[in-house]
Amino acid sequence: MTDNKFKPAPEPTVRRLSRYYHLLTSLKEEGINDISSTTIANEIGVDPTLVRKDIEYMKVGGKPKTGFNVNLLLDSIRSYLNWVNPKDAFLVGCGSLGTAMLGYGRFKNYGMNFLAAFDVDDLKIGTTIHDTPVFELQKLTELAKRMEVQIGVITTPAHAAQSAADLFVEGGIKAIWNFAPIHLRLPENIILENAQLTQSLAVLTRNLIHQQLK
Amino acid sequence: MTDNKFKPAPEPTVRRLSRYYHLLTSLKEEGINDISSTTIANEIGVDPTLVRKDIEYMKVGGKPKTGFNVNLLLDSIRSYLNWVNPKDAFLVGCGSLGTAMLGYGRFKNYGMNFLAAFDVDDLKIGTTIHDTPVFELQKLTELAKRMEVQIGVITTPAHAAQSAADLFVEGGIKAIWNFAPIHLRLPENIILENAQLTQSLAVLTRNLIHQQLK
DNA sequence: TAGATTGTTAATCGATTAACAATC
DNA sequence: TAGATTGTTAATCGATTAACAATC
Repeated sequence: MTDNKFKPAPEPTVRRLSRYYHLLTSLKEEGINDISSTTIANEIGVDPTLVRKDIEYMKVGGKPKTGFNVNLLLDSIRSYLNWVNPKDAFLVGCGSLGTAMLGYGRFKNYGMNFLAAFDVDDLKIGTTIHDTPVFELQKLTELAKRMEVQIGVITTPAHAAQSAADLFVEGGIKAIWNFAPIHLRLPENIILENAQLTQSLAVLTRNLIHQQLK
Repeated sequence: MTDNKFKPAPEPTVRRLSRYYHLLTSLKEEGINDISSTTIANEIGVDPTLVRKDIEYMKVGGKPKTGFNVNLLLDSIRSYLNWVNPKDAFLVGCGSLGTAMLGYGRFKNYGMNFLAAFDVDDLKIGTTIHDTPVFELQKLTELAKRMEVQIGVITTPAHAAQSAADLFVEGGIKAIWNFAPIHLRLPENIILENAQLTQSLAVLTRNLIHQQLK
């Protein structure tokens, strides 16, 4: 096929697709089969045209007057974001956040599958956390290479994050999902996604101030 | 003062400011006193002009040839994002993610201060998690009103998130930081910040696919 | 059919980048 | 001084919104 299925959607679109997904899931549970772009737009708080543009990336068609089929949209989003083919992942740092991540258990439905976790704490090494085995940090590089792991998740304290990232890079990882509140230095070809809570919190606190100044 | 200190910066700028902050913290530890916009730009991976534009919002000046003072920049970011005046917060849902949040303990430095947590589990009610007392969910609304709490954090399972949000709204909360993977319906005047991990993960997995298609 | 909604092109808006004079 | 870097205006780029014909 020359017309690639995964025509690149801009990042804002990808973020919204994930929001549509959660909304559509609720609608499905409510027994709704079809929905218009206007309704989606009102719920999410964006322009209806934008919703249609976003949906266009997935090559899903709607019907004039009735709108889009909820099930079809859900499946298309899942497949467009490649959530149907989970990628293997390692996690470093089995503190409370790391444990919470391993315990979430539903990342499999969102494109990621934890194979193993790593820590420096002897008490944790050799145990399993929510069914994921914990190994000593030294084994990370070799295991990552051997198992061709693609995603590295960092939930260590800030001071340990850079060396964890270095181990991942050495192990041939392709993308890093970083939760440590620190700036990581990485080779250019490594995909970095910062899931820093402080960033999200900064947006929230800023909006709080703005509202008060009005 | 007519020229307001908090001139609204666009959201992308706010997110970058938080990234600069982490970078500058590292630089400070390395003993670096001054830094140019070019150096910051290279580390973060953006254009130098953009860095200067971002810094301009905080009314901090640099010096030609030497650049910006690291300490001054750090202080300005902290004060611009209002991290120096933590706002009180309640948290609902003391599962593993909620516990991790309460245990992080450093949100005080990023503008938020947990006063109390809430849950429906009798085994948790009456205890403290990392020094934060856990109350029964029914008390949330009244306590929020009485203590004039501004931020509500939701770390419940998806099915409990909407009712938790409703309690927060009834309690007069101004902003909600939502971690549940669900679409919340809220009155227009409530600030909503979604810190949904699935959204961040969607961006990561999409980038992974794009790289492979190249 | 009439009317609501899609699909798409054109216009607008806002953020980013380029250019360059001012300045330490 | 010469040169690097700031501060700012103008140009560009890309995402969002407006407009509207096509269609069920």
